[in-house]
Amino acid sequence: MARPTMDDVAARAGVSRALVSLVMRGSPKVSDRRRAAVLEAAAELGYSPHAMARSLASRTSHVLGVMVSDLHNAFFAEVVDGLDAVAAEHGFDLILNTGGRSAARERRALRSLLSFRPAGLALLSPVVPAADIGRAAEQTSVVLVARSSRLATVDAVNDDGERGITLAVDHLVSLGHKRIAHLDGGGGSQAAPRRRGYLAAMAAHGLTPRVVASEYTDAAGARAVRGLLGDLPTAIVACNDFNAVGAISALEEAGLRVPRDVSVVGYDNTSLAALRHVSLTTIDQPRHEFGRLAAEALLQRVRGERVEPVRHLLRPSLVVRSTTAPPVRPA
Amino acid sequence: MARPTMDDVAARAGVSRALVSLVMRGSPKVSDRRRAAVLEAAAELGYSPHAMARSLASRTSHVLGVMVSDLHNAFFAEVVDGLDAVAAEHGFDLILNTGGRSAARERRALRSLLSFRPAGLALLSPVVPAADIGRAAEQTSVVLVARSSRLATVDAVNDDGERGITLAVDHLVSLGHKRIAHLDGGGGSQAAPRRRGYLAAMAAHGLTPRVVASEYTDAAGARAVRGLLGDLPTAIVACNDFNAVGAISALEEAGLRVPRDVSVVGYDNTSLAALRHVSLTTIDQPRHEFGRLAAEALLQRVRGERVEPVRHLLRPSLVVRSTTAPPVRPA
DNA sequence: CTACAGCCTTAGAGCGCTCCAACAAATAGA
DNA sequence: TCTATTTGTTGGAGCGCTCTAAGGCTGTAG
Repeated sequence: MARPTMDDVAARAGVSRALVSLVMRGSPKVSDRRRAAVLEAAAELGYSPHAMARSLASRTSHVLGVMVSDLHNAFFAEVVDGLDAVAAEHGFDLILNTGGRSAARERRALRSLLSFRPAGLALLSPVVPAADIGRAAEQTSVVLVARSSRLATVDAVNDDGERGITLAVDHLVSLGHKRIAHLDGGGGSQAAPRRRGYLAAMAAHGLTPRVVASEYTDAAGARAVRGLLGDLPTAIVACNDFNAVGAISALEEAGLRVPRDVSVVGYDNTSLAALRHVSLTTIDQPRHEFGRLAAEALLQRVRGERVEPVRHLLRPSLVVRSTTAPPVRPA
Repeated sequence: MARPTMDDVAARAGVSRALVSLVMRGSPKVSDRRRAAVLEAAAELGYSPHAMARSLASRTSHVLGVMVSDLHNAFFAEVVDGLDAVAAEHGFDLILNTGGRSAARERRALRSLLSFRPAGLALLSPVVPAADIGRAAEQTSVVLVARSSRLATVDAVNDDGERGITLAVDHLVSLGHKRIAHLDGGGGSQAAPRRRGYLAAMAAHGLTPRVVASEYTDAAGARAVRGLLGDLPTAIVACNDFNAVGAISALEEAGLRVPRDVSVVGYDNTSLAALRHVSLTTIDQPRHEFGRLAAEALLQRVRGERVEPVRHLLRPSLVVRSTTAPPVRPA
């Protein structure tokens, strides 16, 4: 598996190594005859440039590091997909590893990524303290996804959870709902802005808020609804889609129908929500766009187009499906 | 962002660069005093070794390339997760890109991955012709996941779809079912072995098979069931979980209850199946294990422990949930 | 026929590291 | 005490490439 080098190609084409280098980099200052000879020799030998040697010699990198806190989660997979799309478009490669939701493992992952001297680093929902992120930012450009930060040196891409929940509440109010409960995400990431958004939106409509403690799982959603059965609202804004699906099944088990008896709105627009069996009205987070913007933020810095940090706050959008309808019981 | 090099550390610690190299590689033949001095100097400078320079000089790679045909698909995300777990365990890093289900883009992705001279390459369900894979295999070790191949030089990890469906049929037969239909995956990947498994299992039980054309989506599952309503079987083996969920909702829309009137089995054990709202009996594919085995196959070759190709055919397993029960209608 | 632009092409020094051969210092054997 | 051995340390060549400065060649003008 000893692969040919530039010198082999040069020898075969009867030119110098430097000329081969120029051809490989697509330089215009090479005569057509030589270029053809070099390309032919390269093809015959099955030569392709050695990315690491190139990077070392040119002191530039065409690699973006990506740390994913949890690839199991489809959310991050889609963000990586967006990153990859932009990176590939600009001839950059992704080097990826996962942090497993532990600060120690994330630190190790960070060290490993930095050892490649990447042109930039995208951290997807990291759990390490801000100090570690700051240290990484001294070595290369950093963009944070789904995690905000006060650091003046890093870019960030987030969704506006407050606004997202407001969309949900407004939608329900426009259908005629007044008694709208929120199943709260507790300590989960982004749960706080969602709760804030709910409280603000209810206040804006002059309605009485009702926050029920819950979590980001379907079991928790079901449990929360069971506690509500004595005094049911006409609509529920769940903290995410899983929670919403759990809430719906608990409602159905109690003999109620969705949306006739109770309307339910989720959050995230996961593939689950789109299933016809579920057909959940929900709030869409542009995950792919998260990845695209993150990659673009890094590339802007690489190209020196920008120095000041940028903070993207993406607008979520409402996706109306079949779990919301006007209330029939007395509001 | 000019980072310190080994020479800087050596100068500060008052030793030679070679000694710093030995310390960084954890060599035992360094005195404790020197080692401490070097580590202190490195810490003060915030030095960390340059992975690419190291790889170039040592002519070894600690990088595994991964090409994912489609990261959108949660299936592959979990395989990557398994790969990452094993790789990290052995000090390897993953470099990843996606092929977008097009041969041309996959070829480009392949070229890019190979330019890093990775120690090995994992191709997850690639669509490029075998010839391209063979060419890649001349440059580095290759393992194929969720795609079989006759190439004598590559390893492969697949699930035994035939056996998986047999598990489903056996389960239903043991519950007392005799009229069992299969919703077929058509031209989808792995649909053929699943169909074969169904036919063989039905024959083994002396039952009459009934294959209904369908696809890997919930809408297709629903459509297939609607065509069945005149002459309903007592049980359905769907080609995958999405298809099964579509089938269930069509049954329910027709006023039937699952599993009382009809039992349904899915395939893949996606997160969807585990939702209490769905609670689907299904066949589990060990996706994480796919990744682990793929990584281990590569590492074995890297370490020179094996030369002959290995073909893993993983045993799927039955996960019984709430969509299967004994038939109540006359069998 | 020499001069001087161009335009191509090349030698050679490095990028940050590893690894080998050589060496100095410390220990052991005679 | 002197020569072997071991142990710890080092210089230097080289991994495959890029990049700068300098060189060769052609053609046209003087």
